[in-house]
Amino acid sequence: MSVNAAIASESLTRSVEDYLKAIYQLSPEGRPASTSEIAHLLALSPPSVTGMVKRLSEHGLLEHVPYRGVQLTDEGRRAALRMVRRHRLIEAYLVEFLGYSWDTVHEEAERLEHAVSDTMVERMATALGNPVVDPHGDPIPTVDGSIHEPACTALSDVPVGETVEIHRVHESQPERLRYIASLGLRPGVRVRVLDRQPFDDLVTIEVGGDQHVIGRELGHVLQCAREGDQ
Amino acid sequence: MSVNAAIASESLTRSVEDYLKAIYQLSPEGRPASTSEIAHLLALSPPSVTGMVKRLSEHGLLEHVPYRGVQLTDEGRRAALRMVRRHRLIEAYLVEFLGYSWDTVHEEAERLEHAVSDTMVERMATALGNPVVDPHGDPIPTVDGSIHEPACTALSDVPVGETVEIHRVHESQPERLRYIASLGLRPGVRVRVLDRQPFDDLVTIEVGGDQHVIGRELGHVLQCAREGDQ
DNA sequence: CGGATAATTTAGGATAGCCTAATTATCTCG
DNA sequence: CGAGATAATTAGGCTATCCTAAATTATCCG
Repeated sequence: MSVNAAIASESLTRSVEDYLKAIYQLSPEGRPASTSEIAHLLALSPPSVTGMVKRLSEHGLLEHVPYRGVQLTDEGRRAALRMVRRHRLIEAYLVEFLGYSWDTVHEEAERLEHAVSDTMVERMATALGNPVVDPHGDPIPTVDGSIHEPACTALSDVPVGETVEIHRVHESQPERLRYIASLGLRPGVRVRVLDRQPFDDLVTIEVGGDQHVIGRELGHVLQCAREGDQ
Repeated sequence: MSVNAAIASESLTRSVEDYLKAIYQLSPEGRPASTSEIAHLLALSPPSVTGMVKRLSEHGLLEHVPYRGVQLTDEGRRAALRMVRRHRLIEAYLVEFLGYSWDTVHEEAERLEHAVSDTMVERMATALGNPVVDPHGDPIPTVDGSIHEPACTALSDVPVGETVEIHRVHESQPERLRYIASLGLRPGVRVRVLDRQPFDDLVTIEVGGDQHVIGRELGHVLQCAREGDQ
């Protein structure tokens, strides 16, 4: 059975879909993902990951070099991008039509992405006017599996004095997202970097008239577009 | 752990949810359901059903008298009605907002009913204006688990000469539903019974100026409200 | 270079669900 | 009533997925 057939006939299990999406998200560019990274992201034990990785590589969805990591094959990447498209479109739909806010959509989408049909995904896309990004600013892959990841700079890396626009907010925990929103930070918002401490990458920013100090962790959650980017 | 806690914490698996819903649907009134009825409805082997039934009865969701059949407990019935509510609301939502027709919603709802959160179900209900019936005319249970099954008469049992209104269409196969729709039959439509043959319960009906002969099977799929009903 | 540490894999086992084949219970009817 | 038919259950197995504990490999550093 070809993998295309496998994908088309929806024969991938929830678990498999989760693994593929996780591996893609660990490195959209295709760098090998390690067993422990995958295990951590999926909240599973490393031996479980090794076991599944073996099965997936037998099915041609990824390549596994023992002790070295895994990389998605074209088929695996296609299946992963299909899940990413679903997830992000579902998030957008829930926010637009069912009153969800960006901190609560992730969990719901995480379950729905395995249950909706391709038909339903495309109807949601149509209802939304075929959006290009989701509520967190993440780009939505097209049906044919292409995705444009625009060049981004972590807020931590923006030079002092520059004004940038927040493009993406790489976070899924509801509590953290609410905190971020409480600072007035969300995709599309413009931020000016006022200062950077010589320790810990702490940057002081100005957004909507308020000033905040941002640490390294949050500074990498907030991905910005500089003038030179793109 | 109480069953309420079990239900609340979503600890029921897809399979368990399917079994409970199936048993409820085999007899909303609570007559015992047989192993083979359940197996047939869920497309499983009878031994599989016996096995699951044992587990469910250990968990207090149903009572099993060996060789005699099973009946849902209050907790089991509550969980089943929760699934029925989900299913029917999802069907209504898909038809209203995502361009589905009544012959295609069932399959989609069958998957989604296990994946949506209670929150999402209630938001869909709100978006729909808290509907009382689904696209097939089936009543939607309330959140607290009550349901009003209005008295219905199978079209096959309607006396000749009477005019009745179609209330419910008890069918889920797309092809059959399309056929029914092609005859102009759907909930709310008024039908006059012109004739009944002395064999096979064949009835001739008039609907929207056309005449059709309806056999026993379809005559029971079409549930009608007579003057005396309710 | 070799040994400690960290990462990974192997070994062995559990659980949920499903199946077929064989057995047992119930029912029906002459 | 008892024999055959039918329905249900038990017995025994399979697959997917997960786990912990033990063994192995890779890496890094003195």
